[in-house]
This record gives sequence, C-alpha cells and structure tokens, in this order.
Amino acid sequence: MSQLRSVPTLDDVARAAGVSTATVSRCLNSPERVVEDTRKRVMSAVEHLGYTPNFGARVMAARRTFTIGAIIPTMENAIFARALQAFQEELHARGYTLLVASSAYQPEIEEEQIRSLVARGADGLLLIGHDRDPAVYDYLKSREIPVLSAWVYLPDTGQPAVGFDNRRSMFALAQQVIDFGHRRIAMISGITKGNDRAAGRVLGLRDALQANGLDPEAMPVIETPYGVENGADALRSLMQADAPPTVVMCGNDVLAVGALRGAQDMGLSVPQDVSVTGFDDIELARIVTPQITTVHVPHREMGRKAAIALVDMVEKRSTGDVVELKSSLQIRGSLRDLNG
Amino acid sequence: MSQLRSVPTLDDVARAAGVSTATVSRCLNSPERVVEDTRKRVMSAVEHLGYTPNFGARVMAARRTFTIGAIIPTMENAIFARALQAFQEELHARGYTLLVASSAYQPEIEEEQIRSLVARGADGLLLIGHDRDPAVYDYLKSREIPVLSAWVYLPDTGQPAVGFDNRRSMFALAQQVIDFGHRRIAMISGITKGNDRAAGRVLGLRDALQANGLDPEAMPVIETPYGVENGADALRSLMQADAPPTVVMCGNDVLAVGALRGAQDMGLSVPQDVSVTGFDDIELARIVTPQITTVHVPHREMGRKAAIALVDMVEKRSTGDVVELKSSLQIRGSLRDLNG
DNA sequence: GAAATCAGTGTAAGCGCTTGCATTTGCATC
DNA sequence: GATGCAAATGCAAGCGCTTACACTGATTTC
Repeated sequence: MSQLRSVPTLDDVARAAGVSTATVSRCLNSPERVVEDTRKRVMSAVEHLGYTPNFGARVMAARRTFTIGAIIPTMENAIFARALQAFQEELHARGYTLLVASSAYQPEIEEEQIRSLVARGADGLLLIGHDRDPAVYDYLKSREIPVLSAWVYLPDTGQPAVGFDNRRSMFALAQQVIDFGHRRIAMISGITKGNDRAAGRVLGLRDALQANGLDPEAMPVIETPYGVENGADALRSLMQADAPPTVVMCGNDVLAVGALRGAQDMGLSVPQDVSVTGFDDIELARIVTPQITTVHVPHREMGRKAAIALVDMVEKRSTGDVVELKSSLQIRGSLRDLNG
Repeated sequence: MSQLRSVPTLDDVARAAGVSTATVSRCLNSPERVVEDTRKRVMSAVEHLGYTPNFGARVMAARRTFTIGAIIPTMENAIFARALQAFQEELHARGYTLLVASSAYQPEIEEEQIRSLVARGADGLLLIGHDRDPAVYDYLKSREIPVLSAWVYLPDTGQPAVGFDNRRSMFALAQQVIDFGHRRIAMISGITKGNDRAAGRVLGLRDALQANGLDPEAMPVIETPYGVENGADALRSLMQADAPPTVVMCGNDVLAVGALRGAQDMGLSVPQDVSVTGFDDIELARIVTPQITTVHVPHREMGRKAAIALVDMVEKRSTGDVVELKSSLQIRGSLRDLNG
C-alpha cells in the first residue's frame, strides 16, 4: 500500500512536528493548553501535510458529531427553504454541519428520518411542530438527543420551541377581516392531520367567528394539500355555493395564490367579487396582483434563533426554552374593506 | 456509570444472541452470508435491545460514511430547493444521507464548504457548475472523492456532470424572440463571475444575435444579483434609453418577474410596450400576469439523476459520465410576436 | 533549600465497528 | 464411518482520534 498517497493522520503530524499525538490533538481542539512554540511547530506541520482530522475517528473518540439534523416537510416551500438557509448559516458559524431530510408531511416518513438522523449521530434535531407520536420523544430522550420544534408556540406542551402562535395569528387576521365587514367567511386549509400549524390556523379563525357572534360550525372549510392548483380548485368549489363567501381565508400563501388564480379564471375579480387572504408572507404574496393580505412570519429569524437555541441545548448551556416570535398582519389589496 | 441506561453496542447484541460480534455485523451488512436461523436470532436481539449501529465506529471501520454532500448557491431559490429535494429523496432511497451547505454564490465560501464537507467524510460531492479553481478539483482527486456537477452540460471539460446546455438553451429562446421580429434586445443577467450558467446564457444570446446579423456588442446588458427588486431596477434603467428595447431577456425567472413588475410600475404594459423573458420555468413564471415566456429546466429530474449518477460513482460502478438533459421553450404571454 | 504546585507534554487505553483469516460445522461422497 | 469441501462462524487486529492519568521540570511558597 503506497503510504505516500494516503491521507495523513494525526500520527504523521505528530512525527513531523516531533511531538506526541496527544499534543497535536490538543493543538487542534484546545490550543490554549499548548505553549505557543510547540503550537506553531505543530500547526506548520498540519499545514504542510495538508492534514484534516478523520471525521469518523473524531466522532468515535469524542462521542459527538458536531452535526445537527433537521427534518422539514419539504424544501420546495419557500418558507422552509428560507428558514433552513438561515438555520444552516448560523449552524455553520458555530462549527456545526446540517443534515437535512424531508418528510413530505407524512408522520411515518418523519419517524423513519428521525431514526436515520439519530443513527447518523446527529447531536440535536430540529423538527417542525409538536404533533407527533409521544414515543418519538421518549426515544429521543432515551438517546439524550435534544430536540427543538420550530413553527409553533404552545408553551403548555413544555417542549422546547422557537416559533409563533399560529392560532392567535390567524385570530388576529380574522378579526381584521370581520372588522372590514365580512360575514360570509370560508376557509381553504392545508391538511390538519398531523399538522398542528394548519390545525391552529383553523382554530384561530373559528375563535374569531365565535368571539364575534358568528357560528364557527357554519363556516365552510376545505382541506387540501398545499399547492397552487389545489387552492384554485378549492376556491372554485367554494364559490359555487348558493351564498358564496365574500372572503376566502387560506391556510398559507400558496393556497391563497391558487385561490386568486382560481377566482380570476372564473372571471371573478379580487377583491371586488371576493377577497382572499393568505399566511406566511412569502415573496409570492407581493408579486401577484392584487397583492395578498397575509400574516407575516419571520422565517429567517426563526431559523437563526432555532440554530442558536439548539446549539445551546446540545452544548448544555440550556435545557431548551420556549421562544415566541411575533407575527404581524400585512393588509394588502386582496382584502376588501366592505365598510369603505 | 450506569450501564443500564447506555445505548446498546454490537457486543451487547452478540452476547444476547449468543454469537460473535462478527456475525452480528454480517447480519446487518450482508445478511446473505449468515444462515437463516442465526440471522433470526440476531435480528430479534437487535430488535429487543433497540440496537442502532454507532455511526462513528461504523464510519471508521468501514472507511465510508454513506453521506453525500451538496453545495448549492442558496436554498432560497426554488430551482435549487426543488432539485435538492429530488436529490435527497433519491439518495435516501439508496441509503445515503444528504449534507447540505450553501455558498451564497461566493467562491471562497464554496471552497470552505467543500473542505468542511470533505472533513465530515462525505463520500461524494454535488456542486453546481464547473467554474472554480482547478486546485479544488486536485484536492478532491487527491482525496479520491467523486464530484459531480449539476446545471451544466459542457462535455469538453471532461468533468462528470448532469445538466443542460445553458448557452444553447438561451440561443434557442433568443432565436424565437428574433423570429418574432424583435431587434432591439436587452438583457438582465445574473452576476457572471464564477457562474458559468449565467455566463453561458449571456453567450447564448450573443450567439443568436450574431447568427442573425445583429451586433452582439451593441446589446445592453445589466448584470445584477438575482432578486425581484434587482430585476425591477434593471428594467427601469434599460427602458430609460433613447431607443428602449422591445424585449428584455432575463437570466432567470426571478429577474424576469422583477422586470415585469418594474415595467408595470412604470406604467408600461407587458407585452404591448415591452416583452420580457425568463429562464428556469419556476412556478412563479406561470403565476404572474402575463405568464412569463421562459426556458423550462427539468429540475427534479436533474436532482434525481444526479443522485443516481453520484451514488454510482461513489460505489465505483461508474467513473462519471456527462449526462445531458433537455430544456424546452415555454412561450407565454410576456413575449409579443411583432409579426402577428 | 525542601516541599508543594503547576504548566506542558507524553503514554496508552479505549471508542464500537468491520473484515481478513482461522476455525468449526454440516453434509455429500466414497 | 472416514474424507474432503464449502459454508458458517469466531477471533482479533486494526480504523484514527480523544483524554485520563502519569511524568517532568520550572516556579512558587514557607
């Protein structure tokens, strides 16, 4: 075996610098414990040989991987992509690498991915929402792997999280809609099963109806997977009712854009004939005409703060707090003020 | 230390099943080499103890990580998110995990990320485009790490790739634009430095002008980072010329959407006053009004095929081919036929 | 000036797994 | 029943690193 070609090891560096492997290791991991003179010698040997520590060996010996896993429903939705981007940047700044997997909104796939990332030695895990089999949390606890949920603020669960209150956010938007004089309200929601964000938004809307003396049970709700086409289809079906809604509130912006197009395809004009609202405030919401009234969610901030919080948990500086981020209403052209 | 709580090891399983660790390892990695009876016994012990192989140890002993790294400019552009999603799905199906990093279109950051993923033991690497310091390729070669480029088809480089011909694709679109009678053509390009896709698209457009007896040098080109706002700004500045263009061809759909909005903000109507074209065919292109004429790129297919090709390289079934995917023109409302 | 202390470094024991090679077992063959 | 062979299994040597502990010599303390 040609030793010449092979990747240099700690041993090679130690020999080249005339010190023990322990000293080289210390130079790399806690340089302050090595005197300047030796350190320089070692570092130049490292440089010269082009040494890079072997990951597997380091993991095995140190019992950690400096790797964080994230499981999101899909990278194809801009909200997750954006948050993940910020998450990764912040992780990188802290010396961690990101392992990504997606669940396609399916609990079984998510569980499989969780096990897979744990098997890969992820030091911590970022998940979306709280709503999953408790056994998953037990498993993670037994392995002592910190988990942080994003996208939700439900302090009662006690689970560490960085997110916002989906229910209250939607309540606020709905209150605005009602204040604008709307009474015949319909909703196009994402699938709520296994998705506490989607479910929370429906609840928030119902809360608002209730609070304003309207009947939550009477509200038409269509549940459909997120997607522009699905939003368009749902809108068409809602508008065919005898007393069609004056406003269709959507579970996210993608559905809202679909609803907008659906309305336009039917020859309806938004917001004159029907108002549309969304949720998330993705770029798209401001690109379409009219611009979509929505709830702004600070996705990048959420990603960044999640990274900070999770690394703190992994490095045992915290046991995991529940951090609330604020969402805000973005009132735009797609919502008509019936009083105005 | 309470042995009770700690995670079970191969040894525990071996003891529980009354076999050697070698047998357990074989059961897990090449079950056909173990007789059915023993295998069952071992598997039930694995099940019972809830055993999961230790990643670090496995990596060190097997000298591979079953991990593939991908470095993309940003997850925030739908094209990369989509391709990455497909890439990850296909990787997962083959037993690999995805390590992601983003370079923000900056070569230095990309190089740093490459080293970081290599240090983490990535078995193979997916990069975007070919245009980077040759030293990077030498480094990767010296470590014997297979690299595959996506998004480009430049067979002359000899580098393994799965992609399409940016230059030829843009040429085809430009030819169509010229056939529609446009002569005053301007371009809004992404930054071409270090980005051979963006550069190829500019070249393709110039080729088409040349081929049609127009002066490529006379064409106004604005280079700007990808972003809706930047597209809008660039369009405004292009339209202020004495003889403004009849068509503005953009380096991607995001710029095109920006250009569209920029035009509309100026009170210009698209395509009556000015035509706009894009590149990529992201969902957005069909959502805006008018819909954007663009080049369709099969992003998901690219991600999928890249995963297959890269795994083949890692597992030494191939040394890396150059695979060409076909792009196709999508002629839509944003491009006016001046003959019509 | 001896004892105590301490910073800097070396020694060597693992970490949990894979795998080449040696050994055992099972079975067909004579 | 002895023999030979292949299949199944066990043995044990690493893989490259971290880190507890031991050691050395210099510095401080009384």
